[in-house]
Amino acid sequence: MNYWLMKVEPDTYSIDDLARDGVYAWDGVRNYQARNFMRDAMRVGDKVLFYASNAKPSGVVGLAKIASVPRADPTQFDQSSHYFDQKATTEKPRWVLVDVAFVKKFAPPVTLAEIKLDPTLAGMLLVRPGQRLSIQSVTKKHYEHIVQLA
DNA sequence: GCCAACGTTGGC
DNA sequence: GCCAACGTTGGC
Repeated sequence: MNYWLMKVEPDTYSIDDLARDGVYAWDGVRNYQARNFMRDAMRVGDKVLFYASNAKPSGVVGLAKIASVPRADPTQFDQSSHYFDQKATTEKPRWVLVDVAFVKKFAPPVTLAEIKLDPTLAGMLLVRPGQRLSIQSVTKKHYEHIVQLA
């Protein structure tokens, strides 16, 4: 069992959208480290902290879980997509996605400000200055502590 | 809207 | 393979 934090801006996709849809194909990841997590390390059933970035306030807004094995992200082949990648081919896809399923919405969210103030969470990648990776690995301890704070 | 951090690109 | 330029992220 692995634990993850996955970032998305609320304008792009929100926890309410996920609550409505049930499952979401997490497309648009265009960072190799984040892609490698999805491609190589994620397993169905892994637990996910759903993080809203550029939000008011930013923070963990709920829980989700990994609901599929990785597959090619179709937006890389779609010329009309913002995520189109000229160098990707269907024979050799460059980017993958996984399905993410809704588990729970936090009300209220666990804000970034709270996370920064909590000594138990001091080691989280999220609170490292300049850390922008959109998919991060999270320890079981940190995951469970955030669930407790919610 | 600002700006620091950092990943990617491309010339050499 | 170096590294400067450029683009993006994301908190504030």
